[in-house]
Amino acid sequence: MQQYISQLNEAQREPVLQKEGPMIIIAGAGSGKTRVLTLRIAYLMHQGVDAFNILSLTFTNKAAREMKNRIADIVGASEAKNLWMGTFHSIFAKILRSEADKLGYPSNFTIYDSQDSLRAISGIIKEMQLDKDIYKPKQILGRISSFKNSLITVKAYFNDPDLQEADAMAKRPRMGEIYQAYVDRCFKSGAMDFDDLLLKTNELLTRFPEVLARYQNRFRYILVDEYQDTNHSQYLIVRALSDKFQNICVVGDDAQSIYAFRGANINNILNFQKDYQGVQTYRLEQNYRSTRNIVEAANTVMDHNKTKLDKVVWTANDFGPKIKVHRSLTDAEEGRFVASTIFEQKMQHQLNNGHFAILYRTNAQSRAMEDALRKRDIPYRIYGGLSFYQRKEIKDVLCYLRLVINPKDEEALVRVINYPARGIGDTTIEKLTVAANHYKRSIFEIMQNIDRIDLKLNSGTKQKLQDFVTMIQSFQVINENQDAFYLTDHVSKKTGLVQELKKDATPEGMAKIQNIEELLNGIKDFTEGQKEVDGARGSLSEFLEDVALATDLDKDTSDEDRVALMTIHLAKGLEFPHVFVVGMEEDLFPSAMSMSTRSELEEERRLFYVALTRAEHQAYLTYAQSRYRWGKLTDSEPSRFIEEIDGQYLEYLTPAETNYRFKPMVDKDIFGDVDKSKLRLSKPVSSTPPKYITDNQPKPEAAIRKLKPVSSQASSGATNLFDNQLTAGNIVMHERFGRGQVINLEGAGADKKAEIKFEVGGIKKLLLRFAKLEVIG
DNA sequence: CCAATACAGGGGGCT
DNA sequence: CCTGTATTGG
Repeated sequence: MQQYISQLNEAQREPVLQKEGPMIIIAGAGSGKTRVLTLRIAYLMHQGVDAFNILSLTFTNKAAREMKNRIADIVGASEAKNLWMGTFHSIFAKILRSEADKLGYPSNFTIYDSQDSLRAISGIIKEMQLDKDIYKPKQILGRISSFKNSLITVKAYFNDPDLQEADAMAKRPRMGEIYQAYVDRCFKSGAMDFDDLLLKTNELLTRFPEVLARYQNRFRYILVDEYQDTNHSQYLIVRALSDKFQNICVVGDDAQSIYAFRGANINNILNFQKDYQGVQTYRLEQNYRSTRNIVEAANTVMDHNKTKLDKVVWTANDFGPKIKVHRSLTDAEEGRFVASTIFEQKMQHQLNNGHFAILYRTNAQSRAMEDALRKRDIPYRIYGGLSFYQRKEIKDVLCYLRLVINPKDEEALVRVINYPARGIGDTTIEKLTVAANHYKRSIFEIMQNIDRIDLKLNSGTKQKLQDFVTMIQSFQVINENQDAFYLTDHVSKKTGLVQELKKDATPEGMAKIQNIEELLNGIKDFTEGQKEVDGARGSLSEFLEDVALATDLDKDTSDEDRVALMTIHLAKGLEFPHVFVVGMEEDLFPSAMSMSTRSELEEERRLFYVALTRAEHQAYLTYAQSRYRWGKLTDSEPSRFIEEIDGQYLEYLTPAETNYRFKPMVDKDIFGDVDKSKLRLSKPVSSTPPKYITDNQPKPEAAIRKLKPVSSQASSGATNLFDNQLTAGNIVMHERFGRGQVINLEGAGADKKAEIKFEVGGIKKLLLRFAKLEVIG
């Protein structure tokens, strides 16, 4: 333990050593906050705190998983096992499931994603016969979401004349009714949306003091990462839970608050000192990630914001190359610049694709980048956008599965009841919905009793409805006897989904079938992992919950070497040696929608700060003079953010448009001052010793590991002990299965599996990610 | 009453 | 460009 702590600098060490009481860590970009959080938890456990009593809330599940792995390395896997770590949403979804009956929900409640919510709202607006141009579903949903995040229930809404007045002014006097109808509809469907997971947790903790007391006593030590991006609802949960013991440690950086648009309240971090008695404040200001050029340039950007905490980020790193600014004529050309620069840099400096990231403001910008990268044969991976699970064909399968778990789930039902087409059209669904509302039952229940209700349906339609019910019920039987993989395979065939897709012989159609196969693989992995964790069969409902709350980042597809493409929002917390921030244009970044108020513009600026500080060595800012937006070519001006950077940190490439493509983008010796060891070249081309890497520096591998956490090339101190050390022939000891011998290894990274022959129980395939193995020979 | 095709309108970041 | 709605044909 001591050896880990001694590797910290003083500012990092203090918060690790403070065991009790409220504390806030203001952590600048790249200052090693994850390290501090990790060690703080490990040290708590080292001092005898039971893992059971620690709650750690992170921003992504991936971050939680990585931290847990690191902690396991320090204190041991069996100790770390009981830690509660995860996002607000996933942790409280778990708690809500076990307490659901108190709130009148079934414990198998569905979690609606924003697509489901939007469809529900659209349906309500249609049923109420309102004009969807005035009652725009997206805006309505956004408003309901902000109500929920501020704990304004329907009742509270109708008790607040100001709110109603505001909606009346916006020509939406029936807002409250829609809110009511939406809440009713979700409740009737046994469903919670994302905001409900927090809202209902608050309801649980306020309405049931004994429940609150139970969780207060359980979570004696609470840690919250990315505190600047918590909303009011999350804030109240944290306050309530930490109220008894006051052992609350929050970490954040006001300069990186980028989620105000979805209700994050920057005041939560700005006012923390007022909220608790005797708050200790710590500041991590030394940046270990980026060159001095980048750190100082980013600081000059933030100087333009008025609202901020007093903090100076500095670094002892080398100056490094200047930030390169590039202009092109069109977005396509911008893409070509990026692709050819990556190509040349890879050649000249023997870099991997994984050293590069392309960050943009909006997902739509990825297309031009993709085209260019494809032409250069540069492998890439897009993060975010339409996530895998949101794709139509996948969501269709998932909705059938959701119905199996919770037949009341109305959004799932209306989505798949007539897909593939089985002759149940809008009119029939309309009749069913009316009946469901009348009898205050779910549509599925109406369908089950279709013979007892006169809905003026003709007998053919009735039969079709009954067939559908019978089909779902047969799936439910299978679900009781088989694992999720078998069921999903069965469902995709029996419903005719796969058949329907096979009709489409286009490449897109083929891709859809492949996607379903990928889903099946994912479920297979999951069920095996679950078997490993619980000793139970892989439960479908847990899989669905994982899926509903998964981020695209959470999915470790492979450890292939690829350029990363993602929005800046998604890049928060990540780092890359080379970063391209593309589309640096007015109206795009800053976004046209956020230039009306100062605070919105400041948020955009913080977003730019986040983008810049992702870069370890080289940042590029690129913009196009015109680009295709909404199918039309539109002119644009360079972003004001470029000008806001002090000129001394910039190098304008401004090449002659005609031939820039054929020239090297950058001078050969531009990287002369770069410490090659920090780039983690696979084959070092330079023998320059690492000048500025000292003992308390985070290891440079961290950068790569963040992208590919279980990279097979991880060096000493690898996060996953077994990933690298296990070979065929090893004798291993397993917690439950006992002694066994490794027969074979397959897969890589997160999917790496070992085939092990156990003395008792025979041959099993275990995902190394989950398996608790000890190598004994 | 449902399915297939033509056409118009709208498009931000995410759990 | 993609989705949601109007139209027309079965």
